[in-house]
Amino acid sequence: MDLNLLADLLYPDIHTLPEDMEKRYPPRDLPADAKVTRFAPSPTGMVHFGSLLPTRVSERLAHQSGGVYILRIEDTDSKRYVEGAVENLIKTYKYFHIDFDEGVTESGDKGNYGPYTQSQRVEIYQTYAKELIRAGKAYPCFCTAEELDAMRQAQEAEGADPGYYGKWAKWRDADFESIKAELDKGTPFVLRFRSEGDPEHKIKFSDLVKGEVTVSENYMDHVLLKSDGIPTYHMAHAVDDHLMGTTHVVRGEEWLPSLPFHMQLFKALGFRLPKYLHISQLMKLDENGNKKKLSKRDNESGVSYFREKGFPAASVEEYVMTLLNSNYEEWRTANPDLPYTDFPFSVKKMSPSGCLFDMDKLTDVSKTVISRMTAGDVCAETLEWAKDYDPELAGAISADKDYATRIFAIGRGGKKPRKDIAMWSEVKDYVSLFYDGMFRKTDPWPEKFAASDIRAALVGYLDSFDYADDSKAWFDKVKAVADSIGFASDMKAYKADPGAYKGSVADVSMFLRLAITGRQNSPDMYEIIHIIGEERSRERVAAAIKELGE
RNA sequence: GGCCCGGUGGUCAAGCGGCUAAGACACCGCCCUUUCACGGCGGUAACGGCAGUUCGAUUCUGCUCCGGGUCACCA
Repeated sequence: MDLNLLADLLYPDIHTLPEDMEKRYPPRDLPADAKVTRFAPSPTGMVHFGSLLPTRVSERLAHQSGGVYILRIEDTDSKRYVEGAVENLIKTYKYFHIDFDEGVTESGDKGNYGPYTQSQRVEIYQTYAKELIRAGKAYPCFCTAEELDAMRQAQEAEGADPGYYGKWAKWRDADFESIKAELDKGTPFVLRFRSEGDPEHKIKFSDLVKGEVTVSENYMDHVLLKSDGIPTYHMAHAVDDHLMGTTHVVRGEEWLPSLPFHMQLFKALGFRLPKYLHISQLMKLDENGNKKKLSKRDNESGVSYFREKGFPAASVEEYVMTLLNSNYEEWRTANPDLPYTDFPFSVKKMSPSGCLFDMDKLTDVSKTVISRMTAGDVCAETLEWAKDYDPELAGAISADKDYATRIFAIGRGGKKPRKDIAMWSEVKDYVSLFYDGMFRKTDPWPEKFAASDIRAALVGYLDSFDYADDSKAWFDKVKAVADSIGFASDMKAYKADPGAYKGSVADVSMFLRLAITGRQNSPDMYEIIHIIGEERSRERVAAAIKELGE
């Protein structure tokens, strides 16, 4: 058969040759150890939390080595395309500080190896596909979906492996006339790879994460170009990563089974195989039984969930790093103030096994991250979040940012900062007591004390209260109040003989706290009083007295 | 079902032939303390199973079990 003739017949509009492409996309001028990596999502809408792992890995690999990090859009499946997904994707990764050097951006392509959207690269793929035909390594297949279904059923019936291969590969050895006949009829066709692989033939492959992997040679004649002329993932992967100069392919381990095919394809095309990192997937406990399960399209798996909850990007980043390299936490403890980019990220430290997403851990990491932020930053980030998710809070903060900053400054700084906040959605509850509009008494008066005693304590407090007192003088007065109503002012004495008193200064403090903050637990009361101001603190105590008096 | 990957406490994990088997989160207790939070101290809790190699296996090999992935004109 004249393969040149066949190639022209199949793809008559392609006049370019692989050489043209090689010339258009020359090798990159980079230092020998610089890594070129890429993230290649398909625009299907949701951005999965799990995608932050390979994303960070490839980003670190590139930027730690002085290489290039590319964003490529794999939109070869028009059925799955979701409007606005690309924009959303770019925005989301930007939020999480994933910075691409090259590829698709909000304002068009950046870089010399574009276009970076696969649907715009059809001519390139077909150029190589045509060459494959000329070399006898690819052939058209006119099977319909029904035929393929029937084939699979027949295979199942006789216990054969499902797939297009061997005797089942109906068009693999078709002669020119029959191909021409179908073409003349206008029958749609896909282009298939002509595999010479032998499943009995095992090959060892070294994956940077999984280590030594033993695979069987691929013997399936997989589809290279779909009937609309668009490539499958496999073809696009080979061509794009070759032309873009990708040195390291970071992807989920679900791709491991297709690796033999990719190796074959790269070889057939004369491309050098990149290094691979097949990283394990993030898992999740499933709702009913607590079995392990791949996180799919449930609430927590979408990155947007974390934005809604108000986890700072830095927290998520920090958590992702701890998952990626287990020695990261140790490093962080030793270097609390360095940016994570200073951490010597190592592929060798990556675990080959999958892990479960742990919300408790994220929460803890986030509390620590936030506790180390300045009050000003906390204020700014909370406001940023609240603008989208909590207008009331946003209004309160933006009305007086200095006031809000003073609230966030409580217990901040120093060696043992408070860790009250894990996510911005928790802020409102934390700060509500500082705003009259949001303030409300949430905890009841304790039943074990007589209302008259509580009232007496508050009255005594108000009588002696002097806003100008320093914190020691202030608390001394609280103690004096305790003494005056038969409560112990000395905790040691109280503990030694609780029966001798009605209560202790701790209880008196609690009455005050209830009156001023509306709850039993709060940060330092003296600080709170000096943030909400003399008048307001007096009002609240007075209101409590009134309430108790009735 | 075939093929592939994985398997140390509840979770994430150190370990790389000899250890009382780290650490972090979570949980529990104690201390600090006017509450909470922070911090400090301590505690519960693990090598899936069976063979083999070896003087010795969590570490190496085989089998098995369990978990996951994959078998598309989806990526």
